Amino acid sequence: MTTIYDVAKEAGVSPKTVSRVLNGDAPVRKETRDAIETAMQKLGYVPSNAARMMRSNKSGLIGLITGAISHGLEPIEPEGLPDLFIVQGIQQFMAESGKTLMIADTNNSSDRVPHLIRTFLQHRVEGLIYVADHHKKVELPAIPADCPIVLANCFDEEGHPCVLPDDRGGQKALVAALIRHGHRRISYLTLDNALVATGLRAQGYREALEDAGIAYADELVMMGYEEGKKDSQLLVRAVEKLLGLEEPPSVICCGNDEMALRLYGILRSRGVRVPEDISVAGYDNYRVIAETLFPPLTTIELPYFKLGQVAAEHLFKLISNEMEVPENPGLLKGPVCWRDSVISSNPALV
Amino acid sequence: MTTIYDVAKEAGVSPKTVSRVLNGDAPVRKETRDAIETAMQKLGYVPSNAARMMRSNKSGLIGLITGAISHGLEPIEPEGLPDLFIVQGIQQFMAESGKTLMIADTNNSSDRVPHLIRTFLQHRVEGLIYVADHHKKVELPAIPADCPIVLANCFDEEGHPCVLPDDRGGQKALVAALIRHGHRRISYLTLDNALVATGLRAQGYREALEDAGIAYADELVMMGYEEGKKDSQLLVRAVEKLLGLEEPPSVICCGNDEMALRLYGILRSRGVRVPEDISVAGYDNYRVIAETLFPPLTTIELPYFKLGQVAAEHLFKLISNEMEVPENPGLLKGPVCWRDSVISSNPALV
DNA sequence: CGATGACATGACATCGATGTCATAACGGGT
DNA sequence: ACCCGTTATGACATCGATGTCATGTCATCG
Repeated sequence: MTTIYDVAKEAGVSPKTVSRVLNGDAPVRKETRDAIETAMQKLGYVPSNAARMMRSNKSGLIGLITGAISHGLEPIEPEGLPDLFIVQGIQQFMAESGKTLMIADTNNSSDRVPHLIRTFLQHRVEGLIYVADHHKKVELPAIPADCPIVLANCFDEEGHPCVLPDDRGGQKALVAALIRHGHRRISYLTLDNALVATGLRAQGYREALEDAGIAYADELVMMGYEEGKKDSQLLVRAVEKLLGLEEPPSVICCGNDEMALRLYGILRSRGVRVPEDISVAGYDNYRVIAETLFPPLTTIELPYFKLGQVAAEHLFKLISNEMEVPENPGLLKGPVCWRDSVISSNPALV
Repeated sequence: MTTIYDVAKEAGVSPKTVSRVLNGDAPVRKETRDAIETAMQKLGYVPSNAARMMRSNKSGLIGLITGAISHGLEPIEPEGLPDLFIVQGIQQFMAESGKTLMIADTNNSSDRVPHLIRTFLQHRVEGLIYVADHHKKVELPAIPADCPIVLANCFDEEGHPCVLPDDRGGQKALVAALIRHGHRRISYLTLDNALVATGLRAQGYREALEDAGIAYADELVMMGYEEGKKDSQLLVRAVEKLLGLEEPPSVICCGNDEMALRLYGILRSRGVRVPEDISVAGYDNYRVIAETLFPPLTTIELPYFKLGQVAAEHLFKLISNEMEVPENPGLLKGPVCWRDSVISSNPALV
């Protein structure tokens, strides 16, 4: 590899002057500059980040840890491909900010995380972002205090700054919308109770009912998805119970869009029409499903892209002025996506 | 950041001895080693890759350029999410080989590629991989000869080593399978003619017919997808033409699985049953579609994951011994995925 | 006309790890 | 007792870029 010395010799100047041209941090005579630039061209010189870093102690690197790339292998994820969108958001912000993003994938085993972090630290990244595939609690190895980290779509016990989807507020907004459109008998088929989102969303569901003065009906709320058991009959049984009720619901909220997809199939096989006989709503706005289904699915968006952007922005602030500790960026809510899977008795609103 | 000097002082030895412990390249007395390791623990020492690299001139980095992350934004891509699978393959290989993969995304604008390459070169990557989202020709900025590059899912005029899907062989294998199962009147709705894959696959289609002694029928081959026009009526018109033929086809091959998805809808809306009235085959094995459709779709897999693995392996060879120039890894073919969307008159084969 | 400051450039030390060479202690073979 | 090889360690130079400080050349000002 050619070095700054080769360029200097070629141009007949000192290395330091070449450095000045590279960094533009001191005036250089036009002719000298031209000679140096010509020499750089001729020799195909590319500065070494390693050497540069040694002096300045600034790597310009941001480390990103995710499983987004490896776990896309599963054809349909319970929550879509969320982390990929988060990564996109992060990336967009970083591309604009001039930092170089180093993406490392866990390759489907969280055992690799400590190793990845170690590698990042060796490269002296200026900050780290950890992205989870769904809202959950994580446990990370110790990270030196001088390397800020932001968690996206997850949180930990240490209280590292984190950016999270507002599951409670989201479900509340969705149910509130259903109520505004005239629904009062609203069923809710939840995700697995072990998921963080499940509890929060159930809370949002209750709050929306409460705000509208609708009594909470126990028989309308059931678990529709069980972790690890993809082909379980849980959903089928739940639907049968609901349809068999004396007063069946006018709309069924699903824990996510994939559940709605399966619900469509189950309803169709029983001759129940959507939305004429019963309305259906999802969660996530996983567009491959929500927009492709017939009828298109009413759902609420999980603001993944924004999650990434906000996380990146927050990290950027942490890096820029370590003095002022910005408060936790907090919760992000996505918009309700109103589509034809829900009947409205209040068409003016549509 | 603590340095090797801090550790040396803490342990009461010379920096060089610490270095020896780090690299294990010379014997160190047990007690000395312990003292050093304790000191490293205590100070939270992490070696600096930059400094290490300066001496050794080995970065251990591989640069990966892709658009996989940014263009996942579109809900359904014409070809699925292929590059993501390719990236997975690359990543798996690299994780095993001990190299660190730096992933850079083009952020949907190929203008950024030169900048990304420059950044990689500054980091002194030992090799580059460029991943395209579909089989195509690309144009890359000049790359220094001492930095090997491998193209995955694309090729260029310079003749850089590349790994490509065998479109001709794939389509041929699929059509041959259809023929073995008793089909002789085989329609083929192609992708846009501007795509590299289209020509190759058409060739494979012809070859399979030829091998079976079936005459090529012009009226059975049409373009079913036009670049940029997602909602065009092209496919609808093509289907109408086919169904209106005196002797309609017994099976329709689609340019990809997404086209098959749309074809299902069009056929269903006309009361044509799949596969009882007409069989359908896709291309890609984009599992979200192929496995979710009812009936599940017969298709042929584009071996994306393997494409990535082979590309990574090839690059690895190029890096390891630059002397021996390995021949181009060439074309990769995926398996035919036989599912219920195609009727077979030869059930023994299923 | 000499002092002053802006401009333009170079010599040299430095960042952190490691390769090279030197040194010292020790054990065993002759 | 002497030489030699092995083990264990340190001093010092080096990788490539840049910060610091010094130097030299102008033009300008009092």
